[in-house]
Amino acid sequence: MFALIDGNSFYCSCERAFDPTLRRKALVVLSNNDGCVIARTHEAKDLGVKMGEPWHLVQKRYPAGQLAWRSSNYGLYGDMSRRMFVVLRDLVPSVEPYSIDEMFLDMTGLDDLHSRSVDIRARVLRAAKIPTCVGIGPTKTIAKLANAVAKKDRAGSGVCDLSDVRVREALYQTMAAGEVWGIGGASAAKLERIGVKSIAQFLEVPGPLVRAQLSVVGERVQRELRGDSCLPLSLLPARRKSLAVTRSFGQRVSEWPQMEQALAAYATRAAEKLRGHQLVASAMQVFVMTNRFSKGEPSYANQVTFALRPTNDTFELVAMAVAAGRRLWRDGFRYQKSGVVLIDLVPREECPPDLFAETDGDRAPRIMTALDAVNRRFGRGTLRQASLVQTPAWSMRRANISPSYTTRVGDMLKVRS
DNA sequence: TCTGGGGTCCTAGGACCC
DNA sequence: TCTGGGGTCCTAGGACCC
Repeated sequence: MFALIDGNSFYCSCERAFDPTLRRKALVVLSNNDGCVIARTHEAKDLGVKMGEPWHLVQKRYPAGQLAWRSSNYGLYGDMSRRMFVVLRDLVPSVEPYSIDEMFLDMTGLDDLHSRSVDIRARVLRAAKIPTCVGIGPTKTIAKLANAVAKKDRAGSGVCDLSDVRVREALYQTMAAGEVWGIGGASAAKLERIGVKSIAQFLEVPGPLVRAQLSVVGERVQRELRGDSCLPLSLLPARRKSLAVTRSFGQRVSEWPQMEQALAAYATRAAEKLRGHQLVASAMQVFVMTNRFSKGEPSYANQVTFALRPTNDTFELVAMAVAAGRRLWRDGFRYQKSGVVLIDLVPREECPPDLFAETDGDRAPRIMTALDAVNRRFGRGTLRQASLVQTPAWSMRRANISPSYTTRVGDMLKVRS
C-alpha cells in the first residue's frame, strides 16, 4: 500500500513558516523575474487568483494589502522539503521523494492507515511547520488521486483512503478522467472524442484502443487505476539526465551582444550546477526564440544540439554556448527567451580526471582549450579572439546568479565571432 | 510593457548498415 | 520488370509532470 503526502500550497507554506504575519492572509509566490503566480494559499484561490497567471494582471486586480506576495526562494523550499523527508523517514518503512513538495510513502505492514496518516500529518506540521494532505491507495496513481480528493475537502481530516475497491468504484463514477495523474489536457480531449468523460468510462475502454490513443503511458495509467501496481517505489534517486538554465528576458533583446552575455551567464550557471551534482556533460543544446505570444510580429525560434568533449569547465561551456548561439542568431528579431541545456550527463568519476577542470587555477590554458573545442565543433576560425571581461551585473541577475557567486567566478570568457 | 523554469518519457521518421 | 527487411541510432516533436 502506498501513501502520497504533499505540502498544501507548499511554497506559500514555507514562506509562512518563517513569517507568521502571513498566516491566514491571501498569499502568492511568484516565478523567476516575478513573472507569474506559481503558488497560492487557499485564501488567494478564493480571491480568484489562477495558477500561472501573469503577475502584472493579478496585481492590478486587487487593492493594496488584499493580496500578499513573495518572490520565489528555492533554497528555502529545498530545505523545508528535506525537513519533511527527515520527519517522514522515521515514521514509515521507506520514503521516495517525488517532487519538492510530494513524497510517496511505503505503508506495507502498517495497520490502521487512516489514523496513522492523521498522525503523520500532525507530526510534519509540528516539526516542519508544513500543513499537508495524505492520499492512500494500492498503487501510486490511486494514492495520488486520493491525495487530490483529500485536498479538495478543505474541512476534512486531510486524509483520503482509497484502499477499498468499492469506495474507489463509487468515486470513479463521479471523477473526470482528466483528473488522473498522467492524463493531461491533450489526452483528456482525445478521450472525450471517443465518448469518455469519467474515470469509470476510461476503465471500460479496451486496452488496444487506449494504447492507440494514449500510448503505453495511458495503458499503464489504466492498469494502475484498476489496482494493478506498475510503478514501484524507487528508493534510489534516478540519475539526472539533463540540466537546463533558461530565462525570459526582462526586456526583449535585439542586439547580439546582449544575447551573448545572457548565454554566457546561463552556461556559467549550468556549469556550476553540473559541478554541484558531480556531473560532466557530453552534449549541449542552445536555443533562442522570439515571443510566442505576440501576434503580428515576425517570429523565429531555433535550436542546435551538439556533442561535447565531456566537460564541466565553465570557460569551455561558455565558449560553446556563445558560439552555438551566434550560429542561431538572426538579425531583425526581438528575442524573448533563450537557454542552455546540458544533456547526456555522466558522473564525474566515470571520466578520466584530465577531462575536466575546477573553476580555479590558471585560466589561460583553459581558454585555449575552449577556443580549440569551439573551433573543432563549429569550424576553424569561428572564434578568432578571446579575452576576459567583467560580466555585467544585469546578466548575472537575469540568470539568478548570486553576488557571492559573481565574485567567485569573477571574469568571464568573451568570444567574438 | 508585462505571460516561469526545469524536468522525464514516448513515438515517428529518417539515416545508415548489413 | 521485380528495388527486401531488419536492426540501430539519432532527432524532432508531443505530452505530461511539478
